[in-house]
Order: sequence, then structure tokens, then C-alpha cells
Amino acid sequence: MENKIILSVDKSMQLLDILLKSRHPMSLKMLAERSGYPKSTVHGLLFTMMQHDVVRQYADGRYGLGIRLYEYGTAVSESWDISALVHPSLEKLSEMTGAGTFITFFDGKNVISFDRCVGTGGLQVIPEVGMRMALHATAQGKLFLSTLSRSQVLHLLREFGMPAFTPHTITDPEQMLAELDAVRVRGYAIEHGEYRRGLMGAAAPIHEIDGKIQYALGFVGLFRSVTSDDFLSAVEKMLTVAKEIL
Amino acid sequence: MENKIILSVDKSMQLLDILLKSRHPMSLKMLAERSGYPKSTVHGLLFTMMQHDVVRQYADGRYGLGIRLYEYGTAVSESWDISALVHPSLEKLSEMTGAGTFITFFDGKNVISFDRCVGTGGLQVIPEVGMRMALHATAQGKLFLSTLSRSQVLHLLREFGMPAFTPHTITDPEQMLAELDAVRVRGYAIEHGEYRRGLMGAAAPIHEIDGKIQYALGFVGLFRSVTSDDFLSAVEKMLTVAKEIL
DNA sequence: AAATATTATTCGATATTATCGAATAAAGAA
DNA sequence: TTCTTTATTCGATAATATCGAATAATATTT
Repeated sequence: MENKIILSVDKSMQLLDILLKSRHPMSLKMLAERSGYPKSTVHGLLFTMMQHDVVRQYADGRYGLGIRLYEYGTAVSESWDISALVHPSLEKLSEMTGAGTFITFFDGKNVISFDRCVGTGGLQVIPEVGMRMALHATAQGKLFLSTLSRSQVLHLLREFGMPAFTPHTITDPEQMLAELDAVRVRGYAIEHGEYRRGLMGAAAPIHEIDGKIQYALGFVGLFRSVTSDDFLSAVEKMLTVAKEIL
Repeated sequence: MENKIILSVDKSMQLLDILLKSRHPMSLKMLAERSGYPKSTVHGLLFTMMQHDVVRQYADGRYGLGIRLYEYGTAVSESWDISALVHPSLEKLSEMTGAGTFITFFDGKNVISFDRCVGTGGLQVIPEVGMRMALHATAQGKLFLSTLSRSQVLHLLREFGMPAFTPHTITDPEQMLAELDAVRVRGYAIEHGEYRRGLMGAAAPIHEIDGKIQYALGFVGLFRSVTSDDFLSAVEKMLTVAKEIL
């Protein structure tokens, strides 16, 4: 399993990750330090990626993500082109509930937001488009996890970890499995301050292809509790809209 | 030059390119044929990229671009607009020249300002963010027109018209075509009171993707003439800054 | 249901080449 | 200028990517 990996390619991807996380162009020296590889090695990898415009070098010598990645990203997002289809539904749900709404996509491992609509309410903490979301601390994450087998869930939780964002975050795998059972029964997932204190939300499946949920519709906002009338009515509205989209 | 390239990384990028161009998931066999590398080699590269979600494999075994590329693409596009990359350059240029500076975007038809910085000089007539600018009477407009064919230019000029904002405004299409030739030779465009009497400016291309100029950096201010020392030095500074942005 | 064809994956020997530290070049700061 | 920092190049060596062939897993046909 480990030895099938082509190391130079693996290192290249690590560099891209570092550049992504830093959010800023980085010097060769920094890149070498952060990755743990010698400068010359890093240089060679960066040089190669530069030939493909996957990495670019600025006038001051620093390196950053290249234009080509934008092209790739666009190509990937086009393959989900249900965005145009569902955006009106997002707006509708935002208007009805006042909460921020968004659509996520699941590839079996990552939950990524690809469309969103800000609500009318005050605090808006809905994920940016393109952001990867925590599996264990968001309604979307739990919804998608609920479609997986016990072993798959445990594997993913181990891989990504279960950091406690708030005191409400579920950090115990067994507890999570129980929660996922509840999600399966309920048909949708809820999140009560597990990611940000006081923020609550829910997520419902949209597109099911042979049993696999591909997308989720969700909302997040400030509610008194997950049993309050306004929250429950928002959930109802979400389910209605999700059913319309199918 | 050739031997500095790390082959396995290079091959990986080739595979991404093939996947991008095909616009559809591809089988290992196809990928091997198209790339010209043995199946086992291709498999190893794909497997490695899969670990990073840069490539994904579908249930039927075919391979496609991975969700991670979307994340990268989003990060890259964010680095384009206003904040991170360009704005500091705008401020720098404003400070150096004293003139108002701005960045425009061209979609093939409209020139739209999407970031600006007021200068230290007195009169400031730089476009608001989101404003569409005249094609025939601004440096930006002429710069973008210079990238189009004769027929495209004539078509656009006919569509939008060539109203005379000042006595210096070019109102004759043929005269404009001659001006555009000059722009192409010069590499940047200048504007001498064609939009507002006494206001002069220039625009330089920033981002060229396969020959197409996507953005332009420009300044506008009060100068004695387009041949005066202060104007020419401002042009020089603009070109320097534009080159830094690349 | 069995047989066949097609495609994905694994394996192991080999030579290629990625790697690394050190040297050099280039750019910035003092 | 000189000194410092950072990027780039170089070359010997060990590591490993590569390749063809074998095997496993699907899909298709009979």
C-alpha cells in the first residue's frame, strides 16, 4: 500500500497542499522547511510543475499555485453542473428561513461546498464555495457519513481526526456511530453548535443515484435550540425544497 | 533544461491534461494509450494522485479529475481578484505615480473595473468598481480592442458607437484601427484626453492566457502631455508593476 | 451458467533517475 | 562597496520508477 506510491509525485502534491494552506506565495526556503525536503529536491519538483503552469513563480522568486489549476477546477465544477439547477432553490430556502443555505458535494471522502446563498439573518457563517468541510462536526458531513458502512466511517474518522471545535463537537467514534444511526432513521442530519458555538443547521440529501447521496442541501443560522419552533419549521422547509429538487 | 524535469511528475501532469481535454472520465487503457506510457506506469501515477484526491476513480474503474482540483482552482481564482495579489500592486503604483490606478477585466465585449486605488493627486476620475468603460475612449478599452481582429473591432464599435466625449475622442473607425496597430507595436495603450479633457492615462496587460489578455492595469491623472517626463515615467512604473504581477 | 474477452491491478528485475549536500549564482540589505 | 540571504546548479550515489508479464477482477458472449 505504501510502496505503490510514486514518491516524487507524492511530494509534488504535498507542495501544492502547503501552497494551498498558506494562501500566499512562498519562498523556496520556506517550502523546503515546511515539506521537510532539501531545497534542491523541492526546486526540481516546482520547476517541473511550473512547466505545466500548475505552479507559478513570481518576480521576487516566490512560488504560488498556477493558473492551470483554475482550469482544472473549472472542469471539475462543470461536471457537477446541477448548480444552475439548484440555485433558485437555495435562494428560496434562504428567503423562507432567513438562514444561510448551501449545497455540498461528496466524493466519498471530502465534503465540499459548491454553491451558497447568504440569508437575511445577522451572523452568516456559511462556507465559502470550494471549502472543504469537517465530516464530524457539520450536518452535511454527518449526512454523508450516514451513507457509509461502519468500517468506512471509522476509517475516515481516523484519517481526518475528530478535533473539538466546540464543547458540543462529537469526538468519540462510537458516539458518532450512534448519531449516524439517528440520522439514517431521521432521513436528515442536524448540527447543534458542534462547529461554531450557537450555530445550528441541518442537511438533507438531494440527489440519490443508486442509493448513493451525491449532494446535500443545508442551512446554518442562529437558533435558540434544535427543538425550537423556528428551527423545526426551517427543517420542514428544507425538506420540502430538497424534495422539489429531487 | 530538459533534464531538470522530474519525469514522473511530468507524466502525472500530462495525465491531468489528457483528463482535462477529454472532458470525461477515462479508462486506464485509454489513458495509457493516449499518454504513450505502459499501463502499469500510468496506474501507479494515478494511484498516487488519487491519494491526494487530485484524481478520482469511479465505480466502473474509470479515472477522472479529483475534487481537490476544485479547491486549488478556487484558491487560485481568489488570489486573482482584488485582495491578495493585485491590490498591493495598485497601491504601489498609485504611490509611485500619484495617479489613480485601477484594474479592469475584459469579457470580450465589456471592460469592467474591479479594483481601484485613488492617487494622491487632486482630480480623481478613476472608474468605480463594477463600472463599464468606453471601449473607444479609454486606454483600457483600446488595449483590449487591440487583441481582437479587425472585424471584431468594427463590430463592437458599431454596436456601442463612438460618441465624442471630448474633441480628442477618436470617432472614426479607420482611425481607431490605425491607433490599435500602434498599441500592438507599443505593447500598451495610452489615452490623452479622449474621455475627459486634460486627463491622461495608460493601460498595460497583466494576465495573458494563451495570447488573450484577461486583465489590464492602468492609471489616470492630470498630466501636461503624453510626452511629458512625468507621464512617461508613470508609464515606465506601470509597466514594471504590470510585469511583476505577470 | 460457463467461457471468453476485456480491462484493472500486482509483481519483480533492471537500469534509469530522483535525491541529496555542497558549490555557485543571484538578489537584497547594510 | 561588502555582507547576508535566498535561488539555482552540479555530480556522485543509492534509491526507485519503469517496464513487460502474470494475475485478478469485470464485462460480454455463448
